[in-house]
Amino acid sequence: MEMMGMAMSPAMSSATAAAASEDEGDLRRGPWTVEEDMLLVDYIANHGEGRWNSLARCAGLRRTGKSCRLRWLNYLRPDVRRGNITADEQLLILDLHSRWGNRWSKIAQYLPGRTDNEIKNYWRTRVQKHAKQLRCDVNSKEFRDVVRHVWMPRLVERIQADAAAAGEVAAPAPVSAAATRSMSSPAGAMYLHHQQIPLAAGAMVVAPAASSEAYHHHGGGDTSCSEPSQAAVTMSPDDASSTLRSSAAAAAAEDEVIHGDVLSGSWSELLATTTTTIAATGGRDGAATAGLPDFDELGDFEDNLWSLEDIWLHQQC
DNA sequence: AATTATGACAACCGCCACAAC
DNA sequence: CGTTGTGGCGGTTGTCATAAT
Repeated sequence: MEMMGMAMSPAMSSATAAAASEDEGDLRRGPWTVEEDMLLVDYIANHGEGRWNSLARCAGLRRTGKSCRLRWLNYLRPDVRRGNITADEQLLILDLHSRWGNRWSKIAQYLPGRTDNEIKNYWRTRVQKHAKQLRCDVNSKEFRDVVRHVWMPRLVERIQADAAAAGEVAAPAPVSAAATRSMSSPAGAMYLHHQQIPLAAGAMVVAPAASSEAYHHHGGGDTSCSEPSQAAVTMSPDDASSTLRSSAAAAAAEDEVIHGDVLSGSWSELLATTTTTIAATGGRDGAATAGLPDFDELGDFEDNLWSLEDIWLHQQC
């Protein structure tokens, strides 16, 4: 899987790429070759990015500017992260998607190093698959509720368990600073931090550099909002951790404004409920005894063919 | 062992917004 | 004002590896 990011991928596909393109005017299409990657990286290293059409020409690439831009942003950029989406990243994706829907680029801004394309792929391959297994539409209220009340609490539980296993948390407890510190990604740390913020917290939102501007969400429409500062995207992970944490707080506040009572309860309430249950029933197994299905990160859920009825039944136990 | 199905990732396409002319 | 070029976004398709049959 990580191999996909290695040099073998372009190399192996050069033949098909050439076959697919050589006759299309003088523009190449399809998978990139190692040579093309090197041309693009070298050129950007020397001249910077932007003006993609002229960049493509000047770099000697027989590609469209769009193709160059996409290749750079999604693959060649030095700070891009690929590979396993961690539990905390999943949690953040699920949360932000519940707020904003398919606004991948906006969601990606809160996951340092992750691209909108990768998040979109994650959603389509993993999340939609789960919805399919539950025989409900991924956009249905039923599925959203399952995500919110079942899947996400399980992710929180797993994150905490992992933190505990790492020796940073002595006892099962509501999300702690230690757990936050132990999160495997800046995004995750940010997320749990975000959960710690009382969500009455519209009042206590830190106005962050990356999101001090208000997002203007126009009802159900997908009208674009003002862009957060590029700093959020290009800063180092450490910086991003703190800045984006604040951004998430702002996002949470925005959520309060946008959705109001549309989404009953807040994430902090959900988290509190879940963690209280876990603590009261003794940690890792607590959620199970509380009746939550055994959602596990990534693949394990595939083995649990829960029907919606099962889930509701469990939830009501 | 060969074939088919599926998953994961990469890339393209069409549309839109915006700025420059 | 309209036109054009550019960049960004989300949806979709293509490609390859691996699992399942």
